[in-house]
Amino acid sequence: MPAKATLPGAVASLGLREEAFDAPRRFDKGARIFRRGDPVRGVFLVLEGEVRLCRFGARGEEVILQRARAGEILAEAALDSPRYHCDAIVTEAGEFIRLSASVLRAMLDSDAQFARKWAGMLSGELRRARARLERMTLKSAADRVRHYLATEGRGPACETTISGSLKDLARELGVAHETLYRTIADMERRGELERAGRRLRFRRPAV
Amino acid sequence: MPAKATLPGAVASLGLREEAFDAPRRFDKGARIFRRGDPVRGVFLVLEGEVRLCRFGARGEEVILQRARAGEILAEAALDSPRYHCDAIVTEAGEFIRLSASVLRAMLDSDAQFARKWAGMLSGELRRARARLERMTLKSAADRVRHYLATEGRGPACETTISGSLKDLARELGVAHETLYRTIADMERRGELERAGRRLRFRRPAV
DNA sequence: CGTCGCATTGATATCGCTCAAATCCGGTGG
DNA sequence: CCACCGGATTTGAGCGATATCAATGCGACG
Repeated sequence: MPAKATLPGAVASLGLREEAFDAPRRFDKGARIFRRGDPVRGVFLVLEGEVRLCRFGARGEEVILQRARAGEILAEAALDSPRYHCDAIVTEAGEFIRLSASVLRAMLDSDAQFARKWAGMLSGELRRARARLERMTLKSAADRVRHYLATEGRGPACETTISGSLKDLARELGVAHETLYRTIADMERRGELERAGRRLRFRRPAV
Repeated sequence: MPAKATLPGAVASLGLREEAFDAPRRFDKGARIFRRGDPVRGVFLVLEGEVRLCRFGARGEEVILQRARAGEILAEAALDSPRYHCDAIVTEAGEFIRLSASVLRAMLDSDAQFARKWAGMLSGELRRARARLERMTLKSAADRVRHYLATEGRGPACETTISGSLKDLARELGVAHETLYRTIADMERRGELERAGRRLRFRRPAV
C-alpha cells in the first residue's frame, strides 16, 4: 500500500496556487467521482486509495483507461474537453482533491513554471500509456508478464509488488485471470519467475 | 493522402519562435530519423509523409508506438528524456522539421502561451493513446474494427478513409492481416459494414 | 457459521495466428 | 504494348493459446 500523499507535497510538486483546489474529500469503494458525459469541472489528485478511469463496452465489459494511485492525477487529458469521456470509479477507498478546471486553465495560460510541470506530467503519462500499448500488442500472456516486469519492475530482477489482487493485474495485462494464474505458475515452475505473495521478480535477469 | 502542411501554418499553430526549428529536410522511406538510445536533440514536426515510432521486441517483431502524419509532431514525450527510447522510422517519404529540444524547453519555461498549446497537444496525444489502448483490450477482431470506426470515423456512419494499406491497418489494430481481411469480409456479408476501396463505414449506425 | 470474493485447477470451445497458395495491381523495363 | 516483378489482397486448412464455464479451497468479515 503506497504512502498517503500529503497535500503540501503534491501542491509543491506542481506549484499549484491555493485557489486551484478544494478541500480533500473521502470516497468509498465503488463511488463514481464523475461519469461519462458530465461537464468537466476539474481534474483529480489522488491522496490515498485508487481511482480508475473506465469505459464500458456495449456488453458491459470494463476497460481501464487509467489507474491513479496516491500522488497521481486523474483525467489530466480532460482539461481540453468540455465533457468527460469516461467514468471515474473508486476502486480503493481514499481521499481525493478536485483541482478546478478553470483555475488550471488560467494557470496554464499565465504561469510558465506550472505549465512546464504540467507538460512534463503529461509526457510521463503519455510514455506510460505507450508502454501499456506496447505490452498489449504482445500475444502471449507470458510475454505480457515479462514486459510488465521489465517496464514496471525495479532493479536487475525487475522486482515489483503488485497493488491489488492478481485479478486486477490480469485486467491490467488484458488477460483472463485464470490464464494469469496458470502463466505465473508455469513461469515459476520453469524457474523464470519468483513469487512471494504479491512480490514478483525474475529469477534469472531476463533480457 | 493528406495535404502537405505548410511550415508557417504549423509554426503558427504552436506559436514557435524562429530559432526553434531547422530548415525542412527530406527523408526517404525506410530512413531512421533517430534510434533508440540516441541523445534527444529534438522533436520532429512532420510536414509530409509518415513517420512511426517503433520498438522491436526480442524476436524482431515491430511495435508501433506512434504514427505521425502531415502536421503532427513526433516524439513529443521525449522532451523530458535525455535519450530516445525507441526508433523513428520513415514509412512514407516526406519532409520533416526538427524542433530543437533545448529551445523548446526554454520556451516551455518562459512562454505561457506556448506551454499551454504544448500541453493541449500532449493531452490530445494522451487521449488518442488511451483510445488505442482501449481498442487493444478488445478480444475479437470485429470489435476492434468497430471500435476503430467509432473512434476514428466521422459522421453518423463513422466513415473513414484508411491511410496506407489494409496490412497497415491490421498492424494498427493488432491483428494478423489475414484475420482483418476475413473480418471485414464477414462484416460486409452481414451488412454491418460497407467498403469501397479504402473507404470504410457502418451500414447501420451502430452503438 | 454463512457469505463473499480471491485464488487455483480442470475441461472444453473458439478465435486468431501461421503456413500456404492463388490472384490482383501498379510500376518498370524491354 | 507486353512481360515481369514485388507487394498487397484473398482464401484455405490446421494448430494452439486463450477465453470460458465449472468446481473447490481459502481467508476475511459480519
